[in-house]
Amino acid sequence: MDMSKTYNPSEFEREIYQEWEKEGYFKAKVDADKLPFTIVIPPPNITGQLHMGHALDETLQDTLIRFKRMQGYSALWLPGTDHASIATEVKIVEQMAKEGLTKNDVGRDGFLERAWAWKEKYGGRIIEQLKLLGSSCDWSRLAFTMDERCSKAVKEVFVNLYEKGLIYRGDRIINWCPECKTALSDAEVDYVEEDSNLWYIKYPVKDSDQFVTVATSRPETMFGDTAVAVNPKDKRYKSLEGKTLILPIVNKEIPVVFDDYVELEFGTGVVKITPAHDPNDFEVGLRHNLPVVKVLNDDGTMNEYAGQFNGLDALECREKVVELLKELGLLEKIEPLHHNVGHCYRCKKTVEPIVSKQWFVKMEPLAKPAIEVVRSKKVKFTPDRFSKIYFNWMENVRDWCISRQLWWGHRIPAYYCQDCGEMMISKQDVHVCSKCGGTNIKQDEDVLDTWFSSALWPFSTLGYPEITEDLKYFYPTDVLVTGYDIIFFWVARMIFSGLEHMKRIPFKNVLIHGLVRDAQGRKMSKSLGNGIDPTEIIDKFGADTLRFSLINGVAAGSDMRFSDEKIEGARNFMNKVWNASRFVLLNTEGKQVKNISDCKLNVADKWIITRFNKTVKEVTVNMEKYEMGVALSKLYDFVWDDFCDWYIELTKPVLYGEDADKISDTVSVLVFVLEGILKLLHPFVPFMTEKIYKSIPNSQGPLMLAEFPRYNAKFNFSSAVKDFEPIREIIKNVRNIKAKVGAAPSKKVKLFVITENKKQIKNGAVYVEKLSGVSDICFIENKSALTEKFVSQVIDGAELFIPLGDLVDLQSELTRLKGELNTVEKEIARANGKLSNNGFLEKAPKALVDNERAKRDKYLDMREKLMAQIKDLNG
RNA sequence: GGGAGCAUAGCUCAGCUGGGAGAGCAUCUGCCUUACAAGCAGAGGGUCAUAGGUUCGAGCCCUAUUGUUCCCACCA
Repeated sequence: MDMSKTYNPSEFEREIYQEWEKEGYFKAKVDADKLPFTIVIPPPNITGQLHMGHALDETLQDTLIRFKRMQGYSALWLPGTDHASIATEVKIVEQMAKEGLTKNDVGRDGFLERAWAWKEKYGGRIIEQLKLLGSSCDWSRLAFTMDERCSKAVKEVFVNLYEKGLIYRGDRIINWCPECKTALSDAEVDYVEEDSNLWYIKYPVKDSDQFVTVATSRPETMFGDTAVAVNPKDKRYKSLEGKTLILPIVNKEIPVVFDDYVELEFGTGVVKITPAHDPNDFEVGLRHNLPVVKVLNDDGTMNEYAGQFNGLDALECREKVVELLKELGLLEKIEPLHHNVGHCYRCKKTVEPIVSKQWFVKMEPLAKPAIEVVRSKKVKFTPDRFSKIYFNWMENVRDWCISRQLWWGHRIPAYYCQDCGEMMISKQDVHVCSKCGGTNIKQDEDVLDTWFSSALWPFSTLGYPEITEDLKYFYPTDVLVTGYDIIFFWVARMIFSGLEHMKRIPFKNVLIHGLVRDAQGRKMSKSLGNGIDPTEIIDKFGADTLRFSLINGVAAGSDMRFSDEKIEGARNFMNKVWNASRFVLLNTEGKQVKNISDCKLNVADKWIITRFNKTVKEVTVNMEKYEMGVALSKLYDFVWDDFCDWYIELTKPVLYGEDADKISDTVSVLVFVLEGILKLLHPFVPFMTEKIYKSIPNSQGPLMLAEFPRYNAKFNFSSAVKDFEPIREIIKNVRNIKAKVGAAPSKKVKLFVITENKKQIKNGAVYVEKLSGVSDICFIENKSALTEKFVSQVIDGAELFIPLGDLVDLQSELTRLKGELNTVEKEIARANGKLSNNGFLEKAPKALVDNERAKRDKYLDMREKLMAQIKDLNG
């Protein structure tokens, strides 16, 4: 046996991982004799460092894949990383800024060179961290969203969608980030509540001395106003029909239009219409054929339409405009306004709605089948409630803006002939115009949204558009594990993409987990500085401890708090398993370990084997329902309570005895159960279990490829379990009595028993003696045999008496017995209540009624005995 | 405005298709018993948010209320 005295993971985790990897145990093969089980990893960003969210996500996946691998599936966990277009580009720009360079200084090619270099340098960092966690990914299939294969898939999909009319290019209002200088999809905008103002501005009516007052939160966009709108139902403004207004400062004439979009109650009921800078105004503009006047530059400054304010930052401009309006007497009033303002999800800067030419995916035809597969449970969310969130989004989804004004990413495969203006969409690079034959061709400058390529991840990584053996065998994947925060970004888009391009769902199940929060329940964030670094935990406590603390007892889909106590609890459990294993292995040395079917099993053996067997069943059922938290906590209970605190203690009388046959049998059972425990635990805590398994006699490694235990009907010794219960009852009661009267647990006492189950109890006498400090059990017919003062206890089927001489205080003994009687009376009353209820007798299942009767009888019997004892004490 | 979650022991949370309320931590009392003090044995502690309803039976199902967290949409 090669095990140190305490659990010390740093001694073996690295070595074990290297061994697994070197031997190729992670590699999944296309194997017609096996069923496939596939998970594709949510690809972490190449900019990323492992955080607790990853740790949870990867642990869940690794647990599942290890479980399935042990069950005999050809289990593939396909790893990879995401180029993370905008996130990475921001990093590169930052890096260049330190050298005093900008994107324009180095040019597109120079920039991409740097980006690839960056990817080479840092892209592998998170992969190494995944390995520290124990992730059993098939690294030979490591993918990257911008590798050749995925890029090919992206082009294929783009062209296909374009040809079907599902991708189009057009002028629309998009969310523009002036910091990143790119368009963003709706999902990439975070709304934050902010305090601002509502400015009431007077617009003069042409050829009159009247004014119309509009309320706006963005006075600076007035340079782009091309109309003012009122609701046609609004009686106040009937007179405005056919009127023209003068746009202040600019002194431009703009019309009044009537549109339902305007709400009567808000502001003044008059809205200035700026089609270029507001999504709703844009729609109004379309309906009324209004010109679109863009007043903002890409960097968020005002352009020439702002006249004297040209070049000012929008916010500066706002102040100046308001000032000027005040001077002109056109500012009626200012009201405070609390409203939501969109921010870029990457850089957090305020986004501007801006009209611009962008590429879009038409969502409606794609959304329909994607909704259908979830509704019909072909794709199942766990927990189910997340399907509602999915529907809610899918049913209201708007067209997806997929072009980004960035350089790092998949360049849009659209080519423009500079001679004749022809646009060509092609999988291959285009050098000659298909229309005029000109060779002055320019490719679209923009790249695709990162999520466009991640949407194809479940099949692009398996070879699509080639119909490879991998693709045929491993697709559709089995389960996708991810946090609820990217259901829209990613899960939804994979579902419609899989359906559209593969004609099949991308995965059968979606397992959703929550966020890992800090001990106070706050989100872990850089700005708060409350993030916990998983690699530090691994360093200090081991990957298994981290894994355990992330999974044990956590319900799917809900957020969890991560605390020092959790880590400690996990570490303690590791140590417990470690030491229990040491106990077993130390006692096994030099002993013969047999197959348990060749052993003579005693009640305790049969009890633990039955408990083990039941645990196997429960754990398997829970795992198959993706209830890893429940599965692990059941294992925890079994290992700590049943195996360590009970069974190991029960084996000591035998092991420290002299009967070699019995010792051999007991050792065999110990090894059998321990081995089973290691297998059951392995998916959760792979390192420690693999390490211990090496020392198990006759074990044939590796544990990670061993067969997961199966429920075995032969191991259900129900009558032995029934016989053993009274023994456990007696042990617990004797311990309890000793504690109550203040006798030391080590104090040996005599135990007198009146019972009709003499045989069962005799069978377990040795356990009672060792586990509860009894020197001797005497079976008696009645109490007259007792000469000393004693403490008594009534349990199901027996009366216990412990002579404790001077430790016995008759008064407190009386109170104690009365307390017991009280409890029993309550039980009887409860049972009687049920049994006197005709509804219960008629409608409840018969087994339940019988059970209730049996319980009542038991308690009636106990009551009788208790009353007799109390009477004796009084007399 | 729309939607979802949560409310169970002092704290953090489990609780499967409805059938006698659980764990860990903390607290209290004993124990260094030859695997483990990162441990062992024992104990206390709950009107399962509130009010109704369905049911023979509700922590669990239904309705309403209160508190709380989150998501989506966005009103100039």
